[in-house]
Amino acid sequence: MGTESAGTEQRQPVMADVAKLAGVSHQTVSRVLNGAPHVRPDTRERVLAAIRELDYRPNSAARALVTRRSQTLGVVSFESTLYGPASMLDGIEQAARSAGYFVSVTSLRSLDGRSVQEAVDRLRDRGVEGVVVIAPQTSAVSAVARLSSSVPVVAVGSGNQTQVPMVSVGNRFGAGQATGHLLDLGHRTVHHVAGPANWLESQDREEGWRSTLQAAGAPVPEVERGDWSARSGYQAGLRIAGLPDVTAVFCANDHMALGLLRALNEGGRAVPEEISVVGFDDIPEAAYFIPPLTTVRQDFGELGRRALELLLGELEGDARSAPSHVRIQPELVLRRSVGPVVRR
Amino acid sequence: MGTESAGTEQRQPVMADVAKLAGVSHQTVSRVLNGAPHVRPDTRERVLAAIRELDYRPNSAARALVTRRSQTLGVVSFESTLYGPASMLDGIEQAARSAGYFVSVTSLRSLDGRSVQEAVDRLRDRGVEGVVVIAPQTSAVSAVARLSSSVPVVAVGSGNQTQVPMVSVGNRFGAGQATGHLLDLGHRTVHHVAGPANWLESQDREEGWRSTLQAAGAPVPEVERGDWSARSGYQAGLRIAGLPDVTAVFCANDHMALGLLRALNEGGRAVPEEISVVGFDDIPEAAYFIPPLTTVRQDFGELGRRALELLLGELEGDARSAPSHVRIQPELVLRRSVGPVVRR
DNA sequence: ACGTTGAATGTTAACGCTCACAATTTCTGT
DNA sequence: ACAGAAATTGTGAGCGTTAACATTCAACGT
Repeated sequence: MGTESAGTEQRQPVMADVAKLAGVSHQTVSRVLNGAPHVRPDTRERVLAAIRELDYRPNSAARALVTRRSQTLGVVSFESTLYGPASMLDGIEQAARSAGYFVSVTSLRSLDGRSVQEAVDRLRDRGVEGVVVIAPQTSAVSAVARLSSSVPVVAVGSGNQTQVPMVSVGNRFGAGQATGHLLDLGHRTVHHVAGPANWLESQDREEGWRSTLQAAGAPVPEVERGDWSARSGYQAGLRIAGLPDVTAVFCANDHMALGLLRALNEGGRAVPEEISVVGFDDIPEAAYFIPPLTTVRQDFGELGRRALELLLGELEGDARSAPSHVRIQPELVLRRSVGPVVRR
Repeated sequence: MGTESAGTEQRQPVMADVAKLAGVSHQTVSRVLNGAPHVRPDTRERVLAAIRELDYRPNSAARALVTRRSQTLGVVSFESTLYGPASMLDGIEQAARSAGYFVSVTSLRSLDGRSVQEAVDRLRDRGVEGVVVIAPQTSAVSAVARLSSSVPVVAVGSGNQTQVPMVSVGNRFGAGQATGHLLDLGHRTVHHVAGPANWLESQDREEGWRSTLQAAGAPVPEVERGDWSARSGYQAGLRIAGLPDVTAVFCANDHMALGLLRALNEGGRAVPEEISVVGFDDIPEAAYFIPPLTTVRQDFGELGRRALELLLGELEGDARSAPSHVRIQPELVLRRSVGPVVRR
């Protein structure tokens, strides 16, 4: 036996095999596969039958090599176990799939410039056609902004960055809504449990809160700072429970609000009778806190979908036709954790 | 100008360009890139310098085409916005990255056999070298079992399936721990809020609960059935709050426990004084429920990592050497939502 | 000094697909 | 019935990389 082994080798069928079986040229098979015009119905049928019979699968690497398109998009995520990022990722994936793309994920431990650059590079080397960066921190956004990349990149997060296309949430607006609602109910002022200082979401929500207070001529209390976790909300809550004149608290996210509620409960401060509490995000559990949490809803899935839409726009090349900054406004959801001021 | 345009075209550099600049053959460049032996240090240096100068990036499609290895793994996920799946995905991604693989995700809406098969096929067509299926439902597991696939597949979830390599959690064991702990505290029996009937997790936890009761000679109450959501736990809680002789409830997950706690609170049933509550999962928020929730902890990240490890084992070919079913035992975490029986 | 070895490098041929173009067939209208 | 157009099919040449083999070159022992 020579090097060219005989017969029944069990290798994956390739286009040529299909062509031979169908009695056509490989090019015709390619045409059928890609829905090219000018293929007679019966030849198409013959080719399809051959494909079925051999269970032929086109080799995506070969196709990618020649077309220079990988049909793959990259996502750089962060803290992807949190509800927000996970939902965005989900939204992105759904949208990508229905647009015919695959999604390669890289989830980061840290969002410093180098990590982001590295992640994007990795993805690019991999041949992705575009990248979505879930970039909630200041450092990440600036990293994305000065990213040297030959592939289109869009960011999703907060901020007013204009150097890179992005979709963002009206955090300032949402925080303003929350704060305003509390003021409207007669609260003299509103305390705030902020998120980490280097997150844009934190900054924007804090700013929305602050400016609303200032516009209303209300005093601006010292912020308590947490790290998004229920634990940190609890600790902030312990401190706040000790302040007798607090009647309203706006938490930068629902998890911290949960911790806060626990601390207030332990401290014997009734919600909402003594203290009103508002969160941010409207995670699915928020309606089942004790008491049910008034919060600012943002649709993470939608956020992801829009980000992908933006990216696809960039890819289609009509980069300048679509607006490169999409903003989604959140919405205040009223529940029982908020009430009017009751004079003691 | 002819078709062969002159000069300063801005196209990506390829291996040949590097070779020319370094004054070697493209094969030598390849050797340097792949760390092959027999390259003189100074030529290696020259090549690396050329690579840097041109900012050359190897084309992964070309490499994949010839090596038949895509350096990519697939993950089929489900309900990936939940804490559990999201954490597993995260664990998988981390592990994959450090093993030099990329991860392509597909997240499913439904887990029927066809969807799973379709997702795996999509991934396979894409050229992934292996697939992890996060398959918590009965239907998914059997789908995976009868999956016709030329790529290695491992599942992560519950169940005792032996036809496909998998890593699973000792749900029965965990549920038994929880139930046993309540019985030890003097509760006559333990009620159960189960998850959806078609999830393996549900079935196993229910079975662990039931068999522990039976072993202790305790009566087995009717189960309440939820859908994992806090909402469904709340509704179960409304019903349970109406039953005067309930003193202990084991919920199949923490979210339902949250809803239950809310319902009991509204119904004026004190936890743990009147009713003890135990959850499952130990999501990060569980410690901040009112009261803090006793629950069964499972390490989702570890689960994902182990699944990937298993998959890598399959890939290395020592398929039969490693055990093909890894089981991870969860652990009961004691908090204030549980107490001894207090006779009224 | 010289063949022999092994290290270092080069050459050629795939990998499986799409693109550009050539060749062939099948319709048109008159 | 026949030129010309249109539809349909085939041919050859890459895409950028690695694998297999061929070649060159320095070093060694005798």
